[in-house]
Amino acid sequence: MAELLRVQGYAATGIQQLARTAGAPTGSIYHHFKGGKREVVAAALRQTGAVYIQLLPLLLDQHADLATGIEAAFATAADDVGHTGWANMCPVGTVTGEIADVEPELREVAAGVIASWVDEGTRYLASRGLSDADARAVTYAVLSALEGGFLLARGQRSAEPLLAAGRAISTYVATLPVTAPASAENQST
Amino acid sequence: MAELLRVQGYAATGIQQLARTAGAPTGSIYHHFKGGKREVVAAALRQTGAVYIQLLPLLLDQHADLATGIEAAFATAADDVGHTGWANMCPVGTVTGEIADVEPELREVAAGVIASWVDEGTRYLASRGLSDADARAVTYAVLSALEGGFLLARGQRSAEPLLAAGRAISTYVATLPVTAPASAENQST
DNA sequence: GTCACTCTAGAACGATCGCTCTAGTGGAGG
DNA sequence: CCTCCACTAGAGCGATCGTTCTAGAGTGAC
Repeated sequence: MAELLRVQGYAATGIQQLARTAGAPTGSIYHHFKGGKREVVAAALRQTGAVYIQLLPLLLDQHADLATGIEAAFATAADDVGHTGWANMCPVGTVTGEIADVEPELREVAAGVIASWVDEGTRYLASRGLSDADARAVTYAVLSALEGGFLLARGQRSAEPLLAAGRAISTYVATLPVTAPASAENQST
Repeated sequence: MAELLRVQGYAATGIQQLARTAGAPTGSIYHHFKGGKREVVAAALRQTGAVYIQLLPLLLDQHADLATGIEAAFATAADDVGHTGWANMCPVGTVTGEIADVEPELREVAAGVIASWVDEGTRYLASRGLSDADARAVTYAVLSALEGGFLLARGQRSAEPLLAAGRAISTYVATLPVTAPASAENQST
């Protein structure tokens, strides 16, 4: 479901196509999602949002140094994009770009998903020793660079944008002050 | 022409709508663009690409320090996005996200536009004293952060993503070595 | 004037869109 | 057994899509 959105975007993905790949007739879709296409897409975005945020600690916990962890995460993303034939990685990004000025309800759903990423990212980075303000700024910077990097990487069929973006954000993070590392839990000053 | 693409994207923008806003009948469009919608969009992308790259020196020449110039440029972009009611800023980004996996010919056009941005940006930054490799990496990082920042800013209706991204890239650039000021009046030390 | 040609103008075409509607199926409760 | 109801199944609706087609206006050469 999110797969098609990821690759084709909102407008190019039809309800009938969704139904076909789901093995269900169109009628059933409208039975379960009274709101039609918009509601189906909203559900897909929310689900994707919930799944993707779980990757954050998985990718970063394994690196003691935050900056190197971030650069490694971007490198992993670059690898993934390349190995899937430059397919898109994030339906939230694709769909948001397409509908932000044109589908107010979906835009709000996308905004909610992004906001949840920002909250989660800020909390995680604060637990890694960044100030709250820095943690929030870094989260936004990472998300911007990641979404933009995905976009350019797909357009150019090259990992270079993602690698460059990762190096930039990583270098930035390395300049930020880190308070006493709090092993596995939130810092408790 | 590019206006509609910017706001609505590729799939949601119809030939008849393009014709209407251009004041021409559909027949005329097919007379001038035998390739149909694809060719019209390709022309719009190429034109936009040529126009946007001219902004680069306009925005950065006025700052003696490259890092502060980049942060200021992101802040300007954030201002613009806010003042236009969170309208999209870059049709190339919107369209690329939508068609990269689905319209090979247009993807190549978009890739060409982006490549020209990268070339121009690399040349400019090298003239400001960065090594060629750094200049290219910074250009990719700036473009990634900018496109991603636009995306998030539109989705969230907030300038925060762009400002955070700008600060990140700026801080990154400030860590890079700058050789003797190259030519003309571009210098900071 | 006539001819050739470019370009305008928009009706019309088939396909496909999101969505609605009716008919039918399957299983739980009485 | 029958009834009820959630759900399946897909035909059909009007609208709109990208595209093609025909008809005619404008212009320069002869």
